[in-house]
Amino acid sequence: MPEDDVFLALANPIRRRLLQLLAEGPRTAGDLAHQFDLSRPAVAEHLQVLRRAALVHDEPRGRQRHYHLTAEPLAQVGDWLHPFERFWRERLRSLADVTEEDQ
Amino acid sequence: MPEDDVFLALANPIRRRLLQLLAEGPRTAGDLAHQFDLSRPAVAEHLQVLRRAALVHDEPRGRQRHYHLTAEPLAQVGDWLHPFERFWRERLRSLADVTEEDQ
DNA sequence: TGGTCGCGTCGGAAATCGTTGACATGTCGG
DNA sequence: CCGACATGTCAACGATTTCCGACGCGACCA
Repeated sequence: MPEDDVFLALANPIRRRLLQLLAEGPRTAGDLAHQFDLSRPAVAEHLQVLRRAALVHDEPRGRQRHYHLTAEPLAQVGDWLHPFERFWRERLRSLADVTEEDQ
Repeated sequence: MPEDDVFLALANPIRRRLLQLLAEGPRTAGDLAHQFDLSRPAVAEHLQVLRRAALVHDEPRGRQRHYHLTAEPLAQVGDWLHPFERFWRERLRSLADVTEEDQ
């Protein structure tokens, strides 16, 4: 079940931030590791999880490696989430109909 | 970070199936446990994780307990996922039936 | 009041996951 | 060639998760 890999990859907040960073453009492994105050192997392991879920792919350029986002597997999350949308869409519509009051 | 709780709850395939079952309507704890060939305490633990993420709420009715879906926290997943949608929407543009808005 | 039934929770065992440190591979510059 | 750099990977420890059997609590019924 490749679906499990995607949800498992998204379970970690660091991996979600990695995807958000890669959404802005490709980055090297060292640059990614420098963003978080975390050891380099730790980030490498996180990248391995993302690679196993096919959410990133790496391009060796010279002696450093550029990581790119591959967002297609995220569509599986969207597909899984879609049947649930109507549950909170109803809530948001009723809230929008009232006004923008604080709660 | 309540957001972490939601993604963590969705990381387990059994919990995702629990949410799908509850999307069809409320069910008792025993009925839910009977769906999976799994011990009842194991399912109870999964329900506790879902309760911690505020994805379900329980209604004691007599000596059994009915579980209801509370899908609002799933909107957090939708919000997180939204910025990535354009990445795979471009791939599926041939099948797209909705208008496309760019930035 | 006594006896089930439905559930939750507590202990412990097994599996999984994340982190660190040390080591191996491959690349660039002199 | 030979160091210095960027990176991946492995071994091991600790933390977390997952599962099960056993127990306790409240609700129903005779």
